[in-house]
Amino acid sequence: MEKKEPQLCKVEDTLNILTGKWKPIILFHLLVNGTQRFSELKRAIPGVTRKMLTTHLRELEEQDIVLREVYPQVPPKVEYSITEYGRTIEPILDAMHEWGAKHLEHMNSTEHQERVKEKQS
Amino acid sequence: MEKKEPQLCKVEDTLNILTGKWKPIILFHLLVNGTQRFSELKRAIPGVTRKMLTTHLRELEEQDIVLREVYPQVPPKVEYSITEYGRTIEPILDAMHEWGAKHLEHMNSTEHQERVKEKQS
DNA sequence: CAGGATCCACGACGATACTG
DNA sequence: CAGTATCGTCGTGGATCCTG
Repeated sequence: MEKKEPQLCKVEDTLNILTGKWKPIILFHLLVNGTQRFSELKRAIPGVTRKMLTTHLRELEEQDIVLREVYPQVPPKVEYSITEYGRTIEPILDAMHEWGAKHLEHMNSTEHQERVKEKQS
Repeated sequence: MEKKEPQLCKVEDTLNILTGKWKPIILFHLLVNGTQRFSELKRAIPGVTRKMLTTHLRELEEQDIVLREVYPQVPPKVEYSITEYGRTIEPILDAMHEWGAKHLEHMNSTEHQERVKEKQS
């Protein structure tokens, strides 16, 4: 294995947790709406399949970001929620949301558009 | 196209900018060491190919995170640096680095290891 | 020196069918 | 209801060769 800057690995670790097509939106719903059943999450996230929802939820559970509670009954009932520890990542999501919003503005700003035009010439 | 929570889209936009196998380490080197030539970056990042380095640098340039300066001479000389705007993302990288470090501790903590053991039984 | 062009491998994701 | 199993697709990244 190659060696990397130790500083950097941690950034990539954090990235790995958030990376996955549905993970941000899953976290968003659990953070905003609290505990939710599997089917509630599925309904709340249009386009996600059961497979991907399961996969991503299990990965988040492994990371101790999400808590999975199974109620042994028929029909089955499984509830998901953010762990106390999982909430520590919320500030990062907020920061990313804010920066992302500013970024969209920036990319549409006049100055940037003009720089783009220059390059084309 | 499906509609998504507007809040969320911005998080994903930010994620998209940092996502790419070499992007974090590229940004790290440019932030720490300042302006660097293509070959300097390549040497500083073991394992990266010219192709991927070029690809990622160009993407970062499109996002106005990185500045690319070509010196018209033979042999060619191209320098890359973080734009002033690009530096606005540094706090997020720092936050991710800190959280990542804490996360590694957390996953190795006694309490977490015990939770893992419980699940296995 | 700093690329561009091709071709290829692999893993993430998706569609569908089946199940306790 | 909340999954699992299987198969197919597609995009990211890598290997290699060529060029101004």
